[in-house]
Amino acid sequence: MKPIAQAEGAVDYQDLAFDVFSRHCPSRGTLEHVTGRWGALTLGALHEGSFRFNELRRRVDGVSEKMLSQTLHALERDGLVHREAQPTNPPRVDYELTPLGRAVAERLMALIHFVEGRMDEVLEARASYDAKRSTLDGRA
Amino acid sequence: MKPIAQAEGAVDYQDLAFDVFSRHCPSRGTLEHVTGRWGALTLGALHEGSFRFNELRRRVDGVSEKMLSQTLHALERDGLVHREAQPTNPPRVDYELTPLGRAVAERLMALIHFVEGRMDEVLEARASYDAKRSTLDGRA
DNA sequence: CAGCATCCTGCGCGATACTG
DNA sequence: CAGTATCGCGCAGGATGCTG
Repeated sequence: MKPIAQAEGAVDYQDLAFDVFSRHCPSRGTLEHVTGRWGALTLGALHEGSFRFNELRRRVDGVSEKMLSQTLHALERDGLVHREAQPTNPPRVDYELTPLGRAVAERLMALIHFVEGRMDEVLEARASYDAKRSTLDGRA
Repeated sequence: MKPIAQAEGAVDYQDLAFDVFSRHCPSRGTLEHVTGRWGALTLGALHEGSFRFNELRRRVDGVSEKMLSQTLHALERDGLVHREAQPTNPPRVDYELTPLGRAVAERLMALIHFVEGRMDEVLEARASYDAKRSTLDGRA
């Protein structure tokens, strides 16, 4: 049993600004939970409603049980996700965004959708970048 | 010499939507470049202007030379960062965002700043979460 | 169904050294 | 200064098995 992600050294945070750019800053950790591979997709999924564990697992294509569990814990600990467990049998647990989580997800989705919408440009850039590279160091 | 990040299997992307939630989607890769640990911070730094390699290295606290190089290549390939090299001696290379990169960074910064601004709430949530946990399984 | 514990592997990434 | 090449460790994270 481990405290999830409590490590990262003992620093007195009281008197330092929450600047992501500096190494030992707690906001950096949270930002990584939010933007991390699974964190981002999980928040994205939850942005559309409340879901049960395995529903989420299906929506976030490719996530393992372990990683989803881990991700949800981190987000819950950060106060972005609320976990509602009913002690029935079989058990039913629902996850949903907290108000803070919703606000974060909002911004995140703006980013995600924007990137999705511009993928053609990205793909084009990639193609021309690769073309340039291959003509440069293509000589055997 | 490797093609940066060209792997991820051969799928015909023409006829599938750019849905981040599905496994083999190119937007997922780009999103990870953007939101990844160093990608996000690099875009953030570049959002404030044009910088040289070692300037960036100093602004993004903790990034290794290797990772910064790698990150910049990925972002350049995705068409988000422009690399301006002058063949002088000593060499001078400037990095700056492309218009597309600026648009992405805009959304990203909205997210980052929001998270930074709410860190007190997050920290509070963490504290109460941890408190609850430790009283539950604290028994030796 | 919801999930924790364990084992094991790959590769992310940091450290170091070398080049133009 | 602005990078590449190489090595090696650590941990992210997948697979598997068990519990309530």
